[in-house]
Amino acid sequence: MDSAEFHAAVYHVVRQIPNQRVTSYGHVAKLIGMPSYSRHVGQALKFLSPDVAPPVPWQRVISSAGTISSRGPGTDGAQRQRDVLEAEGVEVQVGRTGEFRVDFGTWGWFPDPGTVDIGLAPPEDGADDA
DNA sequence: AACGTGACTGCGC
DNA sequence: CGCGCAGCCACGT
Repeated sequence: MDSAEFHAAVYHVVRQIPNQRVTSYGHVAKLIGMPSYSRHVGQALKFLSPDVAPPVPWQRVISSAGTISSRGPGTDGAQRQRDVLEAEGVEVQVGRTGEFRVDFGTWGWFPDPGTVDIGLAPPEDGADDA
């Protein structure tokens, strides 16, 4: 799978995250069959434009620790993400160090790989494409 | 080609 | 739970 397909798969999966549920970059990577590409899931979401259709609920993807990635000091990305999540009814708590946290026990969405449509042919081991 | 970077993870303390 | 460290992979310099 090339970069474009990877991005497409990521968006396809993220669009299936139910309302008021969140998952992690790493889990999205697992769902599309590339468990070591968690960082690239973040990259794919970064490339999103706000006017894509149908919309990609990027706000429902956070870190495996259940925290909203800060994107670096001086940026407001994490703050905006929290606002959108709370707007759809997800409870976001603020930790001592100011980081935003979502309780996976309540809001987490972690379906098994294979039970979610990734919009592409599943990765094949050594086999040539059909 | 080497080096640094990033919307990441898992593990140990 | 918070922090630091090593492993991870594609990309820009």
